[in-house]
Amino acid sequence: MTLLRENGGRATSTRRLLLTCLFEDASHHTADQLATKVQAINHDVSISTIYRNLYELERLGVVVHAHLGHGAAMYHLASDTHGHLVCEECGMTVEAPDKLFTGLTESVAHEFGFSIDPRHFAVLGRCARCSPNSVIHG
Amino acid sequence: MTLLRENGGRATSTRRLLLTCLFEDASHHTADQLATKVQAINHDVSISTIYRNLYELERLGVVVHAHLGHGAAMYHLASDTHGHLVCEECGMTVEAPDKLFTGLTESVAHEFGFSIDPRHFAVLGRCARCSPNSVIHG
DNA sequence: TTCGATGCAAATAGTTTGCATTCTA
DNA sequence: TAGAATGCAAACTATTTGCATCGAA
Repeated sequence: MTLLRENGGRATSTRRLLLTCLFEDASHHTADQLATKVQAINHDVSISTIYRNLYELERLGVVVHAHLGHGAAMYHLASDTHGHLVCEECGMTVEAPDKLFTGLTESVAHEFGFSIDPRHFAVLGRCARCSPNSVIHG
Repeated sequence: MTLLRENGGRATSTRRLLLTCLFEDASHHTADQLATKVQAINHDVSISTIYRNLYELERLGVVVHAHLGHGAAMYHLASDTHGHLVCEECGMTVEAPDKLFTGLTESVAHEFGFSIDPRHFAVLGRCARCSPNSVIHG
């Protein structure tokens, strides 16, 4: 909130509520899920306000969003950034430590001068359960 | 077309046209771009028919689509599959050889039992030109 | 008392679907 | 001529925007 005020923003009740929801459950939420949570307390909050506040909070570095395949973007606290592995079949999501991507990051940087951001878009695939080879694992 | 017929499908003029467009320029196209190309010859073709045909062709293994970040999906011939590196800033796309991902694929398989598909969703980042470090390269 | 924040509705992009009609096999 | 394919419009999901109003500083 201090950060908001410092940047010329205003500490409205909706913002307070949204931040509370984000801190209460630090996992991933869609804008819609957050709206529902906020609306449970103040049911006059519109989804556009949620989007506008999420945008503002992201600009201030408080939250980040990631695209986990098809469907809505997921928002979470910026303090807890990581990549994602998402199963295209069942939707299961694994938080992937950044070091998993260091190899790829380096070779892509070398070969293409490209600096990849493994956090903004998930890496899709099949989880052990849904993979065609999963039979060998039981 | 033979494949279509073999699977109980019918060889309509629109399908012929769509396939021609796909083979003529084997790069990436959005459904909308394909529709425009097809409509240049037969302007009564609707976008839904394009989507339905692309879906069918994908089911038969003739085309595949990939998500290159925000925006519309890109369709291309299945004979030419590869991953993609996409610049989040300027949108530039690099076709990434599959071998680039073998390291990541293997470690993810080991650590999470996850078999990743680097082709369906692009890997996002910044190209050399748009990267904050690009100054050192000129 | 100004100017940022909000609610609401409508616009947007990309894609899918319902339904009556058309055309291939 | 049966049933697949199509055109059109409308629905749909996720997100953004215009605008009048409200409220924090």
